[in-house]
Amino acid sequence: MVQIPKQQPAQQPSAPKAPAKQSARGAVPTSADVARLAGVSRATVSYVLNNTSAVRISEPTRRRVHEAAKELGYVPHAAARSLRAGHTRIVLMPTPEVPAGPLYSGFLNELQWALSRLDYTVVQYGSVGVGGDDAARAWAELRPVAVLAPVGMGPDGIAVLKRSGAKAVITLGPAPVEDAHALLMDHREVGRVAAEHLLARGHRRIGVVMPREEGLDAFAEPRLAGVRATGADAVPLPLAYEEEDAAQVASRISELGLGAVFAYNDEYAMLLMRAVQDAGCAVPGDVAVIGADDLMLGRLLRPRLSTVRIDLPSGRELAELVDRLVRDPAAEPEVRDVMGATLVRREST
Amino acid sequence: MVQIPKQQPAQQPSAPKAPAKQSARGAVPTSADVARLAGVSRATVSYVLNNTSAVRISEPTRRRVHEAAKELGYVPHAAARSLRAGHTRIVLMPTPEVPAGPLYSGFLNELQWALSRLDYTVVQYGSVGVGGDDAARAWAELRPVAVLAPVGMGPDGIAVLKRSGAKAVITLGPAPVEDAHALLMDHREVGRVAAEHLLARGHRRIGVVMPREEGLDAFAEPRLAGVRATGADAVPLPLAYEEEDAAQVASRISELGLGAVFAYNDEYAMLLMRAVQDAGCAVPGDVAVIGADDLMLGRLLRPRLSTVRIDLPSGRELAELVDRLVRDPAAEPEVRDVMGATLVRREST
DNA sequence: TTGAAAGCGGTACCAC
DNA sequence: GTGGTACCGCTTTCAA
Repeated sequence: MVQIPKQQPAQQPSAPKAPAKQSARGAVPTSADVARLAGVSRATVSYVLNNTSAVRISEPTRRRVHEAAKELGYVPHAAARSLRAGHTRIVLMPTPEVPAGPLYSGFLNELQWALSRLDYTVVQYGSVGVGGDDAARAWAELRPVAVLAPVGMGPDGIAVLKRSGAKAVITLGPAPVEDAHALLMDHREVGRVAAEHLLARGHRRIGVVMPREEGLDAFAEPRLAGVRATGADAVPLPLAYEEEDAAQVASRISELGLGAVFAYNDEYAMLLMRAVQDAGCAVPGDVAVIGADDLMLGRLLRPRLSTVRIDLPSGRELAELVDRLVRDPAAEPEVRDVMGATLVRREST
Repeated sequence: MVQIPKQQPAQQPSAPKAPAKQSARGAVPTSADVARLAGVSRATVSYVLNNTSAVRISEPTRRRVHEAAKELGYVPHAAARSLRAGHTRIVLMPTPEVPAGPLYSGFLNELQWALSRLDYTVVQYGSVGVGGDDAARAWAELRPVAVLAPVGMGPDGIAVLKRSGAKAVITLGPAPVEDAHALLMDHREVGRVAAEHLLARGHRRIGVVMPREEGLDAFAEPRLAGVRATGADAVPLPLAYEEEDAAQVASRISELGLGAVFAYNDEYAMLLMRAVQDAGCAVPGDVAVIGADDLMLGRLLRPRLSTVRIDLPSGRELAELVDRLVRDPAAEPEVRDVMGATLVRREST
């Protein structure tokens, strides 16, 4: 006999194999434990619990397996499964670095929910400060099947993710990125709509509120750019989300003789409008104010707040796009404009 | 030479081994690929890339490995690693079923972010409709090291999670659950504080806004109960978050002769206050209104909105608790009250 | 109808 | 200093 089994050399045929590994008390039960208890093989356990249609297992056996599984409280191990399968159902989404507004965070929530319904595992990954392309490496370790890339992830990051097996990489942001499907959300459009309205009302100089809150400039800058693109004379007005600063800005508005302000969004608009009114200015008489996002609160203010309604794709819709791309990874990267901005004129302009 | 490799029996010394598995073009590179390219073993690759301190690897070898890894764009496979390690760094959090208010969602965001910083992988899991204890099984498949259990997960669910290896299970909710650390957030307290204030102002009958929006009753019901607990005569006022319904409720308030309303939170309070005022009632003259959450907008209303400030633990704090529990899983389940409610009286009451 | 066993990708122990 | 290799838990041929 030439062939020698590695663990049990023929020279010592009597050497008992390591005692059938008894899952230690307190250890997490595995399919092997279930198999042992049911008196079948691990293969059979797998067949039964996954309802493998290619294999017919007798009813008594099925019952024994199910009972054993229940008795042990067996739960399959997702990592082991996907390691074997060679792919996961993980969809990676970035955690917004700053508590986003109600509009956007509502959108993300809906998306997440819709993905869950499609049986994906949604993993929210903090961009932990490290640059996008660097974060990509950390993300790739999870072998996500799809990724909603954060703004700031460059082509290299995308490439890393795709090479690691991501079937769909989708960027949500102002500009398309190489080799990724792009859902264009160009906030310049928001500024443009607001500014054109104000221009039409005869205001050439427009104050533009720029939130001092970190993380918001990603939205604020493009909105400002959009205002400028109309040819209006845009005056940036840095504003922290608190009353004192609002009072300052309000007085600055008077000094500058600004007749119109685009207030970034409805919440900042509310803050500013209050400050302007408290300073004795009439809205829209002395200064016109327009917000964005079309939140409920705008309708409740007096004067009612003019705003720019932002249309985002529904989470369900986006989730289905993800699903489609996962199923058909060959699809050519597609660039689609998904953000609409329309004027909602009320009384404040 | 006695030992014979199992794949190449001595009988067929000429049988060529399956051609050294060449990672197919386009396949995700593994540590074996790196090893081959660097001309070393997988073990060495592992040592080098993990900076294993127990093993000294020569500098030239390290360089070769690093270069090979970079050239191939190698990224380790998290599932394989944690399968081997026997544990993950996954922390599971429930996705709120309904877009939570700014206060709570801000808290969750912060928590998530703090956990990321502590090097945990945060997985947001949708409760996908299935009952808590059922969801627990799905959750357990990920073998999370810690779980923030959603309200509605019973003791059985907790048990499943723990048996699957979760070192820390923490419930955030109104009541403690067996065998889990409990962060008590008892919203009755909010109702109690509001009601006691109104009682002190001489109102015995108190309207209590109950959002019609699904998912919010988890908070609304306890708040109502808190009002009742003071002995006040609570009148539930179902209210959808829209102007028309608010007008209805406002007129109902007149009919019922309600002199005071606790409006669930500041946003509903704003909505209702507007409707009440539009109906010709004075606030607080005819009807006193108090909200909750102490949002900025309350300060901007006229009259300024009285409210109940809710103190939540900081996300950082909770993240550190999670981390501590993970490190010391033996710790006795602890029940802690983490929600403070304090009156902020302004002008609307 | 069932079982034996090869691996998925990494890690870490033990030899050399 | 390095290499060989068992093993983590599961799926899936291939044989019996």
